[in-house]
Amino acid sequence: MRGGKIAILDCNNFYVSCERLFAPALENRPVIVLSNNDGCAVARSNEAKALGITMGVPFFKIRDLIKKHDVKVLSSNYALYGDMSARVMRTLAEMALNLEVYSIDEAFFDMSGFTGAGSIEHCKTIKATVQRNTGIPVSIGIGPTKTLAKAANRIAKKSPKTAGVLDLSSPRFMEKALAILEVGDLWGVGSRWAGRLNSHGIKTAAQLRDSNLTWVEKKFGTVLAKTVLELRAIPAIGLDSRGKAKKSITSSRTFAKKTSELSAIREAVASYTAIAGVKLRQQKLLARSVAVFIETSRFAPGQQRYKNSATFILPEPLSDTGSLIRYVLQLLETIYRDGFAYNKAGIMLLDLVSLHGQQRSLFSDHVQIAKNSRLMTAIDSLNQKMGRNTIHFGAEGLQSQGRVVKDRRSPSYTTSWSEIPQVLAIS
DNA sequence: TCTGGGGTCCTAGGACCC
DNA sequence: TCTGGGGTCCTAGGACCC
Repeated sequence: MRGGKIAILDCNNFYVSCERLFAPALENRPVIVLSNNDGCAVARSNEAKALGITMGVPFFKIRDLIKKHDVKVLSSNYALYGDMSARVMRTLAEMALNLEVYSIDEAFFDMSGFTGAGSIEHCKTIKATVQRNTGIPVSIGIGPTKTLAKAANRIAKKSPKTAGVLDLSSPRFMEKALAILEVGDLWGVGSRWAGRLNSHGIKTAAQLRDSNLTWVEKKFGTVLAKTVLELRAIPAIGLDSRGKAKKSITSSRTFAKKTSELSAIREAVASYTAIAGVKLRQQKLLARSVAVFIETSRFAPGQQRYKNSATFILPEPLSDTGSLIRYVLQLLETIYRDGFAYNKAGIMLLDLVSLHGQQRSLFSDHVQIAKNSRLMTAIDSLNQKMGRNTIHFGAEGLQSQGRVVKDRRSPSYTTSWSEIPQVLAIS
């Protein structure tokens, strides 16, 4: 399908923009948002990027820089970001065809009905409407393929001339853009491949596009070969992946404090299982296998490293947290070794299948399954109404909320009744 | 006892994305 | 001292089967 036209909308510095909505004092100054346990910088305002703060840099390495430039530092508030994301996507859905939400802050959509100046105009309207309705600034890139739309978006974000919207459909613009774009800035080319491509003299997007397809496929595999095709305006990554079901659900955390206690790890993985179980049921899925993994720190030179995982194929597809926890805890016993300072654990729900059209095993206990299902529905709805973790399984322990430290978290303005800003009226 | 080739499934690891 | 979390896809190698 040549001659397509695809756009991608991407929220600018999304987490920082969300925080700024409720704290205008954060405007026009460097701001960063940290990962769980305040470990790394996962979002930066333009001012913070200008200071050289890179994506994913550990917080302790930029302490001095932060002090010197008075950078505002926030813990992540995923409830806020998830809620704002939903608002952006709802607004976009009213104006865009074949919307494909790609991540918390990005979505592709179909622009094949628009030509020339019409596409720019339509996307400028979208940009203004999203900004007005949600307060979130966005950029939009347009191109014949997803990869080229992403490239357009990349340039739109950086170049003030574009005013946040760039259409690379015309060959003249395209040639100019690909000649200046570095391969490492392309969607699908990470730092490893960028380095290898550079060593072969391929530095720009245009050079990658014009390289030998067979050679690329042999040296780098089918994934990068698709990128080459997309750069040649030949769609190789479909738009129509809407509503595709998840294949796995993971829940894992780095601990605030290292531990070698089996009991602490049991509580941790039990609570991760509960978190993943909620997602599983929300998506009307069942898991056919479960996995658990534990590991010691990657960054502890000299210390004995241990990491291991185990997978178990369930006797039948499951979604109730109680049963999942039982299997996970049994699995944990098989990989736990005494005497290691563990800093991370996690569980995965795998081989997910749709709840509908599932055949029950001849031997399964239908009465028990129906009971579990009613119980989980009741727990899920209570937790949704009264706040997460109102009711939880005994195996999760009492501190499942306390293991992750977020000292700098903003209030959950949009999702938690108890944290709504209070206004005191004095007459 | 010797032996080939092909298929499938699983796992681990590596690359990428946000 | 302090280094996130949640995904996808591909590939290579081993086990196993016929």
